Amino acid sequence: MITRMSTLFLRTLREDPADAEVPSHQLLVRAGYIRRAAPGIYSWLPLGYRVLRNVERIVREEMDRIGAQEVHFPALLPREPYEATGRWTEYGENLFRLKDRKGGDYLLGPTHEEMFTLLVRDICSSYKSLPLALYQIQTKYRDEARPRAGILRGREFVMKDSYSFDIDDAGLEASYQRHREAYIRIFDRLGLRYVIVAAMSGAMGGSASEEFLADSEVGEDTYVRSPGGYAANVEAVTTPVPEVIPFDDALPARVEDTPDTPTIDTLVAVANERFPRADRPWTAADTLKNLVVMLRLPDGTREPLAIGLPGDREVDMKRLEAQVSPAEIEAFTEDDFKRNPALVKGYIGPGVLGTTKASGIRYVLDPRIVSGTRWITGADQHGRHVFDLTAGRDFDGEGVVEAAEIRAGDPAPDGSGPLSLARGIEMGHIFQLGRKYAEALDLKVLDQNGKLVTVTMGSYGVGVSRAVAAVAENSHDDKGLIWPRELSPADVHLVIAGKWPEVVAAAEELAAQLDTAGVRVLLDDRKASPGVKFADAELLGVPTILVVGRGVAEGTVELKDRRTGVGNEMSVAEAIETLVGLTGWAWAARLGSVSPGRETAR
RNA sequence: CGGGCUGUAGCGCAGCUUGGUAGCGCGCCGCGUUUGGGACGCGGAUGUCGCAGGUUCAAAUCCUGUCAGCCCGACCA
Repeated sequence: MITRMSTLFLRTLREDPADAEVPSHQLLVRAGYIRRAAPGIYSWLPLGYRVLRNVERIVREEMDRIGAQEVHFPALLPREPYEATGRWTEYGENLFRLKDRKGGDYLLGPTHEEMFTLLVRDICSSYKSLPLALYQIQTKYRDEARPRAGILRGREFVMKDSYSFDIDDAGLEASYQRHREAYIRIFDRLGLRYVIVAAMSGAMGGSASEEFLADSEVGEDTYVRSPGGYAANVEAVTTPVPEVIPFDDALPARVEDTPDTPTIDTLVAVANERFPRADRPWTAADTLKNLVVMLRLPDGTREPLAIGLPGDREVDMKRLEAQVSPAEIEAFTEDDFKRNPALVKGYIGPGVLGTTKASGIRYVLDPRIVSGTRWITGADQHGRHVFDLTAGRDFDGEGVVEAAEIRAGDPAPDGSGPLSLARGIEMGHIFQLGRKYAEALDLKVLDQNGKLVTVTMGSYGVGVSRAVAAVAENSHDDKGLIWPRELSPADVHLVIAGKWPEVVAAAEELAAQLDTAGVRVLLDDRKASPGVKFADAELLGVPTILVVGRGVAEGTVELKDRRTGVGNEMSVAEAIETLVGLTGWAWAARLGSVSPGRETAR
């Protein structure tokens, strides 16, 4: 195929659009791949749409390879199935809802677990139909509170979602592993630098879950890894639980006056001044900080929750929300304090929370607060704190919560060394859902013994439109985009550098030959100065740039690598041979006849 | 939802303090010169100054309200 830039529906921009902050957004708009249509909603222009379809093609090929079957659901869905699983409520504000002319409730699908489950229930009634894996590539809708970074986080986006159906847990595990391997192949082919991390299952429900995060500064997810190979989303990191300490010889708890100590810093200072320890000074880690937040449940009710954690740790709201999902966290307001007079702001302690339960508020503890640990903490009276309050003897929580921030250097939960932190873009997420949806929607099949059993499910997603942005984010320089060969809107960007008829004729001839050889050519046949053409070629990011200029008189052209910027003079014949060689494997992959077979070191 | 910034031509912006003819650069159209790194000359087209109300002889400019966008904090592919 030859694409002529003289007639291509394209406008490149010299300057970054004012509303774009991250490189992928700036470059995709500047290069004329996408245009904003509404907040978080983008139109795909010809070159951009090609890249998007290339991602779709890779995803399709790899899903088909593991035997998943493609279907296509509507984006416009009825309320009832989502009511049955509770997600009509749980999804809250993020759901696009609408009514038909009769007043019936509809929604624009944010994800399709319900619809797949119902379809399989309609069609499958025997274990002989399983295992089964279905997928679709679909436009999804989520009314995000804050769409961001162009296509990286839109309110309308394209996602591949697939679902596995198995008769038992071993089958689910096998389906999950097949998807995991397919995802590795997909993200390898996309050319992404990525990491697979343990994840929280979040609003989807279910148990085992991993995320594929593209390595990126602009990513919204923070993840950790250890030298020993542990990797997890920061939301899913668990804290190693310290040894329980016997408290037979522990000092009795005592209340002391600690005036003007509403914060941890002031408390530590006063404790060292007035009640110094013999062996070492008090630090923030000796204090127990008690924080109260409001949970907003999906049905709109509010419920207070108190969290006890070491004073040297901040609460990580994302981690906390992941723990209490689908509830959301709101601040505990002055009004809330008035309604709970037992809580003395700045001096809240386990006294009213854990021991006497005078407050009536649920109290959960950081995993570090094990039996026998001794703390300085609030005495529930203004200006007073308790010393040597001992966990397990003087107070207990009603559960453990992983809400404390994770810091670089914290130990990995599996003992594989200190954690380091990095950021990533969530590209894929695989879950072992289990039976939550099958139960809610009554998906059962007959097993070999003629007995009805509930099917167990997996749910798997790839952000297809997001992948375009993530690859752009992963692969660009200050001049523009640099596409991996399989995603590029063309195999070669042929720049006609010169207006002389013999140059133009030679370039046209060369483009035709390349086309015949199966090379997709983006031909810059515009009447523009060479500088403009070179700049656009670099902005658009086709990985190989072929320059036809004066040299054709001597039979030479220049073949440039977009990534390295290195150019080589060669004969026309050599250029054709090189290009066919460069793009041949991609064509073979496109036709499904070879596996790229690449192993990415992670 | 809270905090900050911003809405003027396709894109990037000035003008607003101190009210009076709507401007600049890029892009676009025409003619000519130019052609291996964002050329040049001459001539041109393009605006609901976010929206609504108010003050005023007169509002892009002042006042009130409202909407939208971007960024930062709490959600997800």
